[in-house]
Amino acid sequence: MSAASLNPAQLEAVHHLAGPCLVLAGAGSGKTRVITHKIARLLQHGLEPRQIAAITFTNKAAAEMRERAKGLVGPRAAKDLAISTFHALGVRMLRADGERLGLKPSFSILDSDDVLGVLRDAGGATDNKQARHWQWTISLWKNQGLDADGAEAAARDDDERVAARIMRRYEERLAAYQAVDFDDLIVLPLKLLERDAEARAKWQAAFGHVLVDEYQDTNAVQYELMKALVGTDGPRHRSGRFTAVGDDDQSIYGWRGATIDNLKRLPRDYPSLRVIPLEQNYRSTGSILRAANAVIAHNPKLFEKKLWSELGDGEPVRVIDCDGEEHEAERAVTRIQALRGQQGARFADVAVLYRANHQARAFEQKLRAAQIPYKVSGGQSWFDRAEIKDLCAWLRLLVNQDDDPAFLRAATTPKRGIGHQTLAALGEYAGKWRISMFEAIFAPGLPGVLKGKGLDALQHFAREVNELEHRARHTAGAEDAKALLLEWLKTLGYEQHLRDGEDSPKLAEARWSNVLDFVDWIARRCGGQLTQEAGTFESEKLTVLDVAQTISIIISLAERGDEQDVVTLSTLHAAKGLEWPHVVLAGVNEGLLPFRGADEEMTAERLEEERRLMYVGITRAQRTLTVSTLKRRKRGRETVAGVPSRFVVEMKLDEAVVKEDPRERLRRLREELAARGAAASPAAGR
DNA sequence: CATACATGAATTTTT
DNA sequence: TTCATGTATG
Repeated sequence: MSAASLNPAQLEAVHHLAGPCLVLAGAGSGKTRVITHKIARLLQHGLEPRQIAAITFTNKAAAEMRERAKGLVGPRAAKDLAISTFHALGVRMLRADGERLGLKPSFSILDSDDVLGVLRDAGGATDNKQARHWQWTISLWKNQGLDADGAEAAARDDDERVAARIMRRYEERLAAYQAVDFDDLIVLPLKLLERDAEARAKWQAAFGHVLVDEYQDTNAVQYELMKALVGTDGPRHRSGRFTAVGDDDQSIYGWRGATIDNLKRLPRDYPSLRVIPLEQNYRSTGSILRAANAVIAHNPKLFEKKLWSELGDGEPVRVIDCDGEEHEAERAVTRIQALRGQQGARFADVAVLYRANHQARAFEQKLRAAQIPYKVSGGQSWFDRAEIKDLCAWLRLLVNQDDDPAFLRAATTPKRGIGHQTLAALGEYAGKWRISMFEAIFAPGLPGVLKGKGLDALQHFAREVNELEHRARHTAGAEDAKALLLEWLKTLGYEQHLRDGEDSPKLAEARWSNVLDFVDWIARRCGGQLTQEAGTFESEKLTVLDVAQTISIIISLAERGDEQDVVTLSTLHAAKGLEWPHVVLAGVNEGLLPFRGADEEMTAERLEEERRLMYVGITRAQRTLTVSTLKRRKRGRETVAGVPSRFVVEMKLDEAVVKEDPRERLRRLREELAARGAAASPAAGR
């Protein structure tokens, strides 16, 4: 273990095994290193890998933590570590012991859509909006540990009283179906441990130490579950068996039930708690950290913590004031190009962060126009779905028959008599002659290496592709496009394929409905529409092939986005935990950041969470930070005057860092020149 | 009953 | 600008 590479605070956190431990990990302070080193330390101390539970919020975070641990403790130990999300841990507990709560081991887990259906049914409503509202309310109640009785007591108005009644019926139905929702995956294991001493003893013994990542994001029930797993404080208990790692300044999920009370209560519930702040930041320059500290200083403090860095001041934070969203996007593009030119930055070194998804739109457009590759993080998970990928493979193949990955997917889904052997022979032949697999099908030499059914199936497939390509080329308009696609799906037998592949008919149904949505989406794009791209207007019906082409481009952009050199566009929420050398914080305006809804009042808590969001944004930057504000902001149809966010003021920057748009400067100079010259032309451009 | 048009409203996201 | 919901019409 390279303990020497840990700073004193990190070392203390890693070595403190004698009691409960709260690590206040400031942004960029090496939190993951502490967790993985602590895992290694616990192993050294004699714990088995499976006795170490590390709990995260997302599967991605869990996978990353296991990966990081692997580097330190080796693959064997890493494999057995009980690293999982809260929910996955809940599933494990319920599958093992759910029967003690009257739950069949084969209980089913409802996803958000299922829940909506049950609620619509239970509430006798066809109204999705209403059902969604109930879903939200009920989920928040469950996250606070309330059951239907509790909810009834807690309901403050008629709306909530109705929701509480619906909740009772909802819970009854879930029980009848032997089904649980996502919230139950926390609530029920907690119930199990509270009610069943035997189960409690078993699970407390199962884990020698519990680490909780992103502790500030836990909700009331998750905290109770953690407590039930590690036991209460005191000399007679096996206490101090947990390490909570979090940062109160980065708590940005209050709106979905996370409560900072969990941080306040921790020292009270565990008097022997050791609180260890990690304040040395290894990520950002001094200028960036000063701005971050200055902003967060406006929030009331739970624990004292101030980030510092040895990296030097670096460049000052820039503030740029833009005319509107388009102008903002243009200036971001200029900035990206300048960073590439002057600092040798790669596209992947830059991120544009914003409060709300719709802000990505302008940036996408301008980046495309400037031929800058980008990815929108968290967006369009649609294309990740297996069934959508299947169809996209076909579309890509239509556009480019030499796309071998698309070929492989399309040729084998659904199964059509083209198997391993056939594909291996085809691939080898194609490789030898340096042609695509599709081309190889009709190569004169292929029958020499591949005969019989395999060859027939390939040729049949190729003919199908060609025919579809021909028809796609000549089919335009929404209705014809839809008809063509549906017919093609029928020929493919795709719906049947989904039914065969999925064990639950309900799941197959959902997938098929995704497919139909996708067809509609393509069809809409085929219909005549007015598009403005790079300054040109188009108003014509597109062919299916045209749209397939667009999709291919989107797909390849998205695919390359994973490992290739692309700019990141992301919401502030989705950016938490990530970092980039250069960050642009966009739309830092009153009303947007801090966000204020239509006629909502801004409570102190809300404002503080928005401020933490700003703090998260600032601390994503390693070397340079650009904050942009809007002079004009669109809200609905109207354009309203933009007021720079109070957070910009709170950064306490020098006025010198406010940058003027080079183009603006040029225009101003030109105007000055024109004013001086007698016969100046008033044409000021666009 | 289904489609078409108008009108109004617009966070953040994971399991 | 888009999306969803409501109303009006065929």
